[in-house]
Amino acid sequence: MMKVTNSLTRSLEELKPLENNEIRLYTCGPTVYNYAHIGNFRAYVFEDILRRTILFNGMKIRQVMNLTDVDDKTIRGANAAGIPLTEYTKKYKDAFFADLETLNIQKAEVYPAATDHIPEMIALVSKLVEKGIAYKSEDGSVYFSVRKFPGYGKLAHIDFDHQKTGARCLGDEYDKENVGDFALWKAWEESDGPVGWDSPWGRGRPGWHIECSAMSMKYLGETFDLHTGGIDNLFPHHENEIAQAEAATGKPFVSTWMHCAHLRVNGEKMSKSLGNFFTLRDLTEKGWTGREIRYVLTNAHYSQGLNFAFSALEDARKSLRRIDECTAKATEGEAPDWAKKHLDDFTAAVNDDLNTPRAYAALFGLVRDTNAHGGGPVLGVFRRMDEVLGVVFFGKSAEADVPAGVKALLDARAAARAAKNWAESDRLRNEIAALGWAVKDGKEGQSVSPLK
RNA sequence: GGUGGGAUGGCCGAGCGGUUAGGUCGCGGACUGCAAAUCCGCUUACAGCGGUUCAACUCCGCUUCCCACCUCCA
Repeated sequence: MMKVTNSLTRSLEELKPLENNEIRLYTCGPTVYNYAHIGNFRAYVFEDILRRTILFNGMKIRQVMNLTDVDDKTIRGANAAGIPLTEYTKKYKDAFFADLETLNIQKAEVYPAATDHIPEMIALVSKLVEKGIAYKSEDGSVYFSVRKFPGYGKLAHIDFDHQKTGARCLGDEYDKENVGDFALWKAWEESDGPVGWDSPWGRGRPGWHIECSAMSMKYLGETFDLHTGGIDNLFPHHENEIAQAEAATGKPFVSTWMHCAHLRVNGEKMSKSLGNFFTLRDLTEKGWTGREIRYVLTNAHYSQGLNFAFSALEDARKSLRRIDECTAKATEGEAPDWAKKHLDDFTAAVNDDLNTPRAYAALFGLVRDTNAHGGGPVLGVFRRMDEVLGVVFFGKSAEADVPAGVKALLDARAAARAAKNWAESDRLRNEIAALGWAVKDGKEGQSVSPLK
């Protein structure tokens, strides 16, 4: 039985499909105005672990991840570059998908882009206007009136009667009836340039939140199982999604919400001014692999802040090498009881609110026992664990063919060793290392593997 | 001011009212021609002050410090 913490109720609950043994999951995706950074990927990796754990438990899944390809930042970027919005965002959409592969993140079933769903959004806004929950302002924007939706604040658990007007709340939004009201549709303005769509309220573009309500309901239904994102999305984004959807349909929008915490880098918030801001590409260019990065991102509980440091990447590299050494001597076959025990621990861990650190502890328990047994038919157990972790077999250095030159040196070294000519043996080991191969002497002679 | 999450051994990071987290690093040992890998052992930590309890890192209170959100940053 899989349990997760529901942000809506703030309690641990069983996650089970509303219907058809299928979890319908909506995950807030990237705004494609730049390369995504590792903080973004902490969220996407968390969602990947969630997805995989659902599948691990024998449930089916239908996952939708949106691509926000129209907003202030994308418009600004496109207009600054003097190219159409679609051309500008295409580059970052492509980069995003490449990055998902780098991190071994499974594909969602649908990746709807906001700009492909303007009619659906207009329809939803129209419905809210008809119901009298939304209103048009003088400049042609449409706002959602939070006062007209009694449940407003139920996700964030905010009591709006006792809030200070937020410091970040700009004072220049005269058109709103209430400071809490948010835009469903934004009237065209000069800085939008060529970006805009016609609507019943004039030319403009959708507000940020409306795309998620419109697209999630289109692909998953008016009520669905699960919706996730980073903790910063909880308010206002997700709160507003609920308001838009439930005000329009009169039905519950989502039964379970999950949010992951932020990551810090070297103990500090990631920011460009601190020089600790990294995209995934920044790290791979430094020689870190997606596999190592995935390991670090999954090695803390999703609900807790994660400190991302280069020392953690180094630890990950060594830990993964140890796993590799172990899986190399694991074999196929019926798993022994001592291995099954670790799988049970593993299963209990991931089903307990995706406790990946404990899952890793179970994995390393299997590693230790396998080593102690000098191997064993545990490949199937590793594979089963890796259905969730996606880190054991992913991106392992391929079983590359040993080049003839290296083979010749190995033969020579075997001869030297037979003659107990240790100096020559060591010399040849260094020579082979220079070619990029590591030699180890075991009971059954030499073995080689590519150096990292 | 409101709400939520934290403070665990050199570093990262779980956890629970009494039982080994785990990884990495360090030290010692076994094995090895040496090395690597592997195995065994050790370094026995829970911000501070009170309280509850037979027993608290784990519950309660207070204090200090940190982080996040409070209207468009995962």
